[in-house]
Amino acid sequence: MSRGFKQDLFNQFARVGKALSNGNRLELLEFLAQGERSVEALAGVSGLTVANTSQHLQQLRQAGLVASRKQGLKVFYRLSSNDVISLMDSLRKVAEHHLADVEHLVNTYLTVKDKLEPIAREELIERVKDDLVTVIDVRPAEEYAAGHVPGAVNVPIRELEAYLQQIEPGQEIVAYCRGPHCVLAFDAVAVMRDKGINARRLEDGYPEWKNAGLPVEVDSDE
Amino acid sequence: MSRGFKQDLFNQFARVGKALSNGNRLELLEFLAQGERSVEALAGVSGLTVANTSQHLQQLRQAGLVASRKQGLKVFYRLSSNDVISLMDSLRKVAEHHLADVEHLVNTYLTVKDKLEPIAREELIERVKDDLVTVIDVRPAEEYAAGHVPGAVNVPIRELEAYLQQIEPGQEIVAYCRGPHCVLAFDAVAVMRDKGINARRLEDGYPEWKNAGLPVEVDSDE
DNA sequence: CTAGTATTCAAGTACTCTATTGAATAGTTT
DNA sequence: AAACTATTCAATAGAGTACTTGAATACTAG
Repeated sequence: MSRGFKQDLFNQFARVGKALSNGNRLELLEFLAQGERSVEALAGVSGLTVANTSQHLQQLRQAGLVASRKQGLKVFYRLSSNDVISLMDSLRKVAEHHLADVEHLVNTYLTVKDKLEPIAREELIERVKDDLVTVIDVRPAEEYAAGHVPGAVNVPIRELEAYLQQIEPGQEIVAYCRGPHCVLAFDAVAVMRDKGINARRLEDGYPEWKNAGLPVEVDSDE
Repeated sequence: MSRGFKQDLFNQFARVGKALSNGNRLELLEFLAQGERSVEALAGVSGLTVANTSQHLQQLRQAGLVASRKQGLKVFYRLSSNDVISLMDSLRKVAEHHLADVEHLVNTYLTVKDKLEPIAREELIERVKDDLVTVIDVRPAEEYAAGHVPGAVNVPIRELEAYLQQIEPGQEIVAYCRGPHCVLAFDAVAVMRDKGINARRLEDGYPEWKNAGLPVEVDSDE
């Protein structure tokens, strides 16, 4: 009995592992870490067909990672709890530490990585309090509206150049987006440094900020 | 480029998820959480053939979860870092919270669960300091020898009855084994309660204790 | 009630994973 | 060198997974 029990139990845990065993599902989870999304929206950002997205979402639900809610025609999915964010973080940490390929990828795509030293959440909070930095949220407007770091200005990548015209010279800028590997913030910092602006990125993104229990601001007209 | 990068990155993370997507591999990881083990030993405890075990271990290695070392004829595998234990913990936590089946399983096999309130590590440390409890390690002798909670007595399940003859009545006993779902400790507590002994189990097991940075004792003659 | 929309279901194909088997390799002992 | 042992490799059958396509469902708006 004891053997059967353990076997059964590990098989249950493996169901969660299975859900995490596909890159597309992990991408869906990352988007869901920012808040509720419809199937259509998720299909859009992931580049999958709607039917395929729906099937992946159902697998995630069966593994207990996401939950859904129907409103009118649309079905909205969300992470079933913050434990899922912690799990994703653990996964990322292990992958980063132990998969040489991940490091290689990051170095290939983000060549100036070393020069973009990230700023920690705690340090950012201090510097914002002392009014030393401007925080910009480089995600698309709709993601920003669904929740963002208090006081952050929404500057989607396309609007970055225009935005930079109007800032005071010498002002330090911190950019963040969807998470520690979201390229938007890397890109933004690279652009700003190019122009001689003192820019850094937050070490991780909005989902982690929210998950850490820090205050968030929501635009209620969404 | 940004899309390709993200896709690639998530596929790398998915490699780790894949490694966690099979119950046998999770069982192997749990054993490895206790320390280095040879392929043969791992095949023994998991009930798999040696060839099959070897192949699973290679998958775990490719995912960066385990590392190996050759000594003479034998190859010893170990977890590649403590991050892996944290990852397993996250996985367990999510599975427990969100999979109804896990709860069902635990309740089916461990019917007296509610009566076996676990004791937390911190509380145990206090009570040991005040000499209020005896700690017993119900794992097999070889696992105990490889590392155990300081001051714990090794009482493999088969020797439990004999051991209980010689304890003072009224003494409180805390049992632990391999982790929060290791049935050995549940069984031991059930047996002792049957005999009217004041027994509880530690909320988790040796791997978690060690991982929490608490002191451990090793029998050097192993 | 009809037309339209968001999502899910069902079936099919190509692909991948698991466990088994027997052979190959690398190291030890005699 | 020959016999032996622990592990790995290679090939295979069977089960499971991913993505596509087209139809079905469930809800809304007219």
